[in-house]
This record gives sequence, C-alpha cells and structure tokens, in this order.
Amino acid sequence: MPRGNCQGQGWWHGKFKGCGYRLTAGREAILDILSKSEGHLSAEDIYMKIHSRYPNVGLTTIYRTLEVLSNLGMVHKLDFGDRRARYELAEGPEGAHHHHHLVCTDCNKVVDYTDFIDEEVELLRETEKGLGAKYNFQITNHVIQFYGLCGKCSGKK
Amino acid sequence: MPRGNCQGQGWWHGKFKGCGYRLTAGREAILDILSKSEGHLSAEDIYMKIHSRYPNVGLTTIYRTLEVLSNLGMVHKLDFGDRRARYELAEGPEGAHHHHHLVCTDCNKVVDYTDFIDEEVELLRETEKGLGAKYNFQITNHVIQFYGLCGKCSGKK
DNA sequence: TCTGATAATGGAAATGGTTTTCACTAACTA
DNA sequence: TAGTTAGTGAAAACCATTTCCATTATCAGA
Repeated sequence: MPRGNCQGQGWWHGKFKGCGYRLTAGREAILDILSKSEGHLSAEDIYMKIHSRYPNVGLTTIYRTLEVLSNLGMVHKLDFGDRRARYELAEGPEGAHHHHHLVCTDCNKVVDYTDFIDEEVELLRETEKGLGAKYNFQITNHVIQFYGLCGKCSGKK
Repeated sequence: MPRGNCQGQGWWHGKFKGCGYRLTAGREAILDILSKSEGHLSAEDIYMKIHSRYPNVGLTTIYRTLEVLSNLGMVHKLDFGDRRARYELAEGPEGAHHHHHLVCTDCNKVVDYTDFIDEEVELLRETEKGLGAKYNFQITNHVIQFYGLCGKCSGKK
C-alpha cells in the first residue's frame, strides 16, 4: 500500500494529484467504465469494455489502476467466491446508494440489497468506532455478505 | 456443490453418513487438526500440520475435504485479501464462540473480535429472515469483516 | 515552452494457489 | 465376502494476478 492513506479529499482529479499520482488516459478510461456500467466487474470485464474504445490499455494497467483506486478508497474490491476479484465504484461524489450483497454459493448469482441498510450501517458505525478504539485500528471499510442458495439452485435439490 | 444441502443434523460422523460421504482417515485427520489448532488455517498450513502425523495425506485431499466440510457448513472459508483461502471450524458441537474479523490491509494481521457480537448477530438474524423471504434465498452463512490499518501499519505512515 | 526526473505503461514471462486427471485403493452395502 | 463406487495421491493443468523490463508519457520547475 504505497503513499499512505490518502482518503477523503475532493473528487478524483484532486485525489490523484494530492497523493502524487499522475493523471493518465488509461486511468480516466477505467474510471469512466466503472462509473458508466454498474456493479461487480472483474478486471477482464473492464479490459473488454475498455478495449473497444481505448485499444491500447493493457490488462496490467487495469490491475494496477484498480489497486490504486482501491487504496484510495474509490473502489471496493469484492470476493464472491468464484476465483476472480470484482470491483465496484465506492460511493461517488453524489453519494451513490450504499448496498450489501447476497451471493448464491451454487450459481454465483449476486443480489445487491439495500433493505435493512440503515440499521446495518448504523450498527456498523458503532462497531467500527468501538473496535477501532479497542484494537487501535484505523478502519476504512467493511464487508457484509450473506451466502446461500437462490431459489433456482435450492429448487434443483 | 454435490449432494444438495445437508445441514443441521448431529455431529460429524452422523453428518457424513447422512449425506452419503464416507468416513476416511484423511478426513478425520483434517477435522482433528482444525479442532485442535485455532483459527485461519490455509490449506497448506493444514497440510504441514497433518504431514508429520499422517504422512500420506496429500494436499489434494485437504482441498477436497475442505470443500466438503464447507458445503456441509462445518467449516467457514475465509478471504483476508492475501490470495489464499483460510479455513476455520464453524461452531462445534458445544457451540464455540461466534466471532467476526478485523483485517489489516497492510500486514494482513487478523483480529477475531466478539465485541458487539450479540447486536450483530441479532441484526443479522433479522436481516437474514427478511432477505431470505424477499429474494427467495435459503441463507446459510454470512460474513462481516472490517478492514483498515492496524496500529503498527498506520504508524509507519 | 522546454526539459529532466521519474511515474506509468504494455507485453511477455513468471507465479503460485487451486483444480483436474487418472489409475489405484479403500469404505460401505447387500 | 464381494462388488460398487467414493475417495485418494501425484503430477499436470489452470488461470487470475504479479513481476520484469525496456519504453513512453506526465508534470514540476526553469
């Protein structure tokens, strides 16, 4: 994790500059894709989408950029149990809707839900505060996920 | 995921038999290791520990057994962001202490915490019920994890 | 605007945890 | 006890992600 924890300034031009990162076409392209398509893209998904419009952005750059974005807290890296990471934009400038995930362990279908979110977030905030103090952690993120079988998969026995 | 969802019978001999799995030395060895050492073992950790006492249990068997155990709900498969899965025994027969995890994104140190667990579990139970009904999911497991920098890592800037 | 320092890039090769293959062995059922 | 078939180990395959390295591009300062 290079350059310490640079979180919570303005939106991303400023964020990048402020942390000593350079602004490049590839990075803009990746952020562009992420903000236009919604949820749960793998590095390769992004690569494909980018490739038609920016044919000279390599997979390596995608991975590197996603790591940077993740370090900056602008992107969440998710694990749904198939063996590839998924990425989604964290709340944007206009505060996208916070949500958590419900994952089918059989077909890997993922449901974003916002039900109960307020209670969850409230408890999480409390917990975060408590844990941070007790264990001397500077908490920056959390994951809540439920796993089970979706209707289709539990149906097929 | 073979053999559907066989969860919630007795303890493990019965569980295995009931689901059509056979009882083998390797499987006993793995369960033995898991119940004796605590928390967060990778497949290779288990392999090492097993190898001294049961030299003819291969890594492949470890992986296969862990998958079975995970399907049976006897083991939780965890992801702490380094790229290897960790496994820990789910609540044993005498109800081991339920806990969640606090992970340092820099050094990968993991803290098991039980603070706030009651509130968390309570909310989770509610949410689980609600989500299960609304999205027609048969929920079997959940993950809550907090990520951040531990004292040591946030100190070194 | 030009320029130098160095961050960023992309393609290819390496990595390494996990899965698959396959021939063999051992559990369990009848 | 025998037959069926689940389980096994070793080696090979897999494949998402990282690393290497020579080249290019960004940007701060002159």
